[in-house]
Amino acid sequence: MTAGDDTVETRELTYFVAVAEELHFGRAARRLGIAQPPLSRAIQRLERRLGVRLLERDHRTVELTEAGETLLREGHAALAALSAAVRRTRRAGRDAPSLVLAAKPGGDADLLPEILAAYAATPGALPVDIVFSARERGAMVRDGRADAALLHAPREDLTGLAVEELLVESQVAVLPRGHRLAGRAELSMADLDGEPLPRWPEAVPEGSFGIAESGQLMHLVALGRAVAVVPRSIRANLRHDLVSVPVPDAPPTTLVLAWPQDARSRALAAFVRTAAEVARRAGQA
Amino acid sequence: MTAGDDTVETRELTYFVAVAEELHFGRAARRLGIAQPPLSRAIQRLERRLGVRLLERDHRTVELTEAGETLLREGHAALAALSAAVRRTRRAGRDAPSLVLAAKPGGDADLLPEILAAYAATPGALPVDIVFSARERGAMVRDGRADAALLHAPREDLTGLAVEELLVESQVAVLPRGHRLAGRAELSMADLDGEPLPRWPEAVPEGSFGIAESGQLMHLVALGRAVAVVPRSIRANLRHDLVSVPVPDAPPTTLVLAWPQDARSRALAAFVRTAAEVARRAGQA
DNA sequence: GGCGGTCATACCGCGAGGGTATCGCCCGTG
DNA sequence: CACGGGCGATACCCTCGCGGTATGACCGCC
Repeated sequence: MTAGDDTVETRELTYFVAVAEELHFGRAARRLGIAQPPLSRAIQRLERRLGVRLLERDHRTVELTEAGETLLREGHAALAALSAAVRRTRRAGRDAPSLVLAAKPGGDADLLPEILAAYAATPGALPVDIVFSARERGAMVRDGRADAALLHAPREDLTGLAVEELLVESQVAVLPRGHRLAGRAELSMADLDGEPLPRWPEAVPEGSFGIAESGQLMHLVALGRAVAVVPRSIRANLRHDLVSVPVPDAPPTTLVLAWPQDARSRALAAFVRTAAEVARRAGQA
Repeated sequence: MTAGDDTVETRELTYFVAVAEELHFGRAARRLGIAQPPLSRAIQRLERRLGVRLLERDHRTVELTEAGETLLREGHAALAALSAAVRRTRRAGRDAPSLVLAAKPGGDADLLPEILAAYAATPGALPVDIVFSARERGAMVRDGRADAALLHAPREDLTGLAVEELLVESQVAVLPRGHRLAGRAELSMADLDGEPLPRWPEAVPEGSFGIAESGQLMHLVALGRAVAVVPRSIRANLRHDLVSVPVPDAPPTTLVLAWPQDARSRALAAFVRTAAEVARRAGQA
C-alpha cells in the first residue's frame, strides 16, 4: 500500500546527509549551494517516499530519529560506493591505464623497489603510479582513488578490503640517542609507560599537532617530545641522532597489500601475485 | 577541465545497468518501462558526464567497453548499497522494532532454540523474527532484508560481512539405508567418487533441478538419485530411511553468525554476544 | 511586544526527462 | 539489387519536478 517507489535519487540522499550532519536546514542549504525551501521540500518528499520520519524538527532544533541515524550511516556508505564506482569507471576509461598504489613514506619495509621491479618484468605489466599518503591509504582504496595500498595491520582498519599478508614485523622503540633507555638491549611496553606520546604514529592524540608524515614524527622524537614504537624495518632509514631498541612484547605489525575486495582487474591480480612472491622470497632470505 | 559534475543520479545508473545487462536498448527500455529514445539520451548524457565511453554500439550490436564493465560491476554494488540503506531505514522506522535472523531449515546445528531463549532473557531484547531461506541468506544480510544470518563457511561467501564463528563441524555422508556404503564405519571423499551428484547441497549442477530446501535433497537421497555430504549436526533430524556415515577427510564446515560489518545496533550486538556465548557453552558440553 | 531566527508554505519559471515520429544505417532475403 | 525489418540516434513537443523568491507561522530573547 504505502510501498510506492523503492528508489531514492542520489541528490535526495546527498541533501539528507547534509541536513543530518548539520542538523540545520539553513546551513545545510548553504553548504549544498541551494536555497532553504527546496531543501525542506526535498526532505519532506524523501520522508514521504520512505514512509518514515527521518528528522524530528521542533521550531528551534532539528534532531535525527532512529531511522534518520540509520539512513545517515548507510546512506553515507552508499554514496561512497557510488562515487567510488564513478571514479573507478573514469580511471578504467582513460586511454593510458595504470595501477595506482598508495604507500606510506618509509612504510614499505623496503620491499617496494623489488616488488616494482619484479612486477615491471611481468608480461603485460602496466605502469605503476605510487601515491604517498600517511593516513588516507585505506580510504583511497575504498573510494577508488587507488587500486591497492600497503597498510599496517592491525593498526589500520581493513574492513571491506581484500588483503595479502606480506610481512610480519616485530616492533622497535625509536629514542633520542641520549635517552635514558637508549642503551638497553630491549624494552617492554611497561618500560615506556609515562613516556611522552604519541607512542603510535597514526593515533594522534586529540589536540596535539597531527603527525602527517614520519619525518615529522622522527623530528619530534629527536627533540625528546615523543617516543615512537614502529615496525623494525624503519631501522634502515633511521636518522643519525636516533636509536632503535627492540620491544618484544609490542604486538607485531603485519604489512599487508590491500585492494577492493571485488576488484577484477587482471593487472591488479598480477601485481598482487608478484608482491606476495617477492615478500615470500624476502621472508626466506 | 572536463571534470564537470561528479554526481550520478541513481536513475541514470539504473538505466545504464539495464542496458549493460541486456546489451540492447529496446529490451532495456521495455524492462525499465520507458521508451527507447529517452534511454539512449540518458546513456549519452551519462557518458558525457563521466567523460568516458561506456558502450560500443555498432548499428547491429551493443557491447561494453572496459569502463562499461567497471561501471556495471561497481554500479551494481552501489545500487545494492543504496537499496540496502533504504530497506534498513524503513525497518528502523517501524514502530515495532525487531531483529530478523535468516536461517536455513535444519542448518542451525540445533543451536537456535537455545540461542533464542538465552537472547530473549537478555535485558532489552527485541523480538526475533526467523526467516528461512536456503540460498539467499548472505544476500539478505547484505541488502538489509535481514539483520543477521546463520551461514556455513567456507561453502558460502562471507565477503562484506562481519562474522562470529559458532561451531566447527565435521561432515557426514547421507546415504539410503540400503546403499552399498551404508554399513561402513567411515568413508573418504574418494569412496564417493562416481556417486550421483549433488554432493554439496548448495552447488546445484547446471541443468539439474534446483535443490531449494534440504527436505528435497533428502528425498533425492532416499530415491538413490544423490548422495549428500553435510555437517554432522543434521544427523539428529535424519529420515528413518537414511543413514549417515562420517567422512573425516571432507573439509570441516564452520557455522557462523554473520551481520553487516558496519552495523551499529545495540540489539544486534547483544544477540551476537549471546549467540557466541551459547555456542561456546555448547561446544564445551 | 518587536525582533531575529527557524522551518514550512505559496507561487512562479525553467529545464530536464519522457513521449511520438522519423531518420540513417545495415543486414538478410526473395 | 531492391526492399523490408530491426536497430540506435535525432527532432520536436509537452509535462512536471526542481529550484528560486516572497511570505507565513512559530518561538525565544532582549
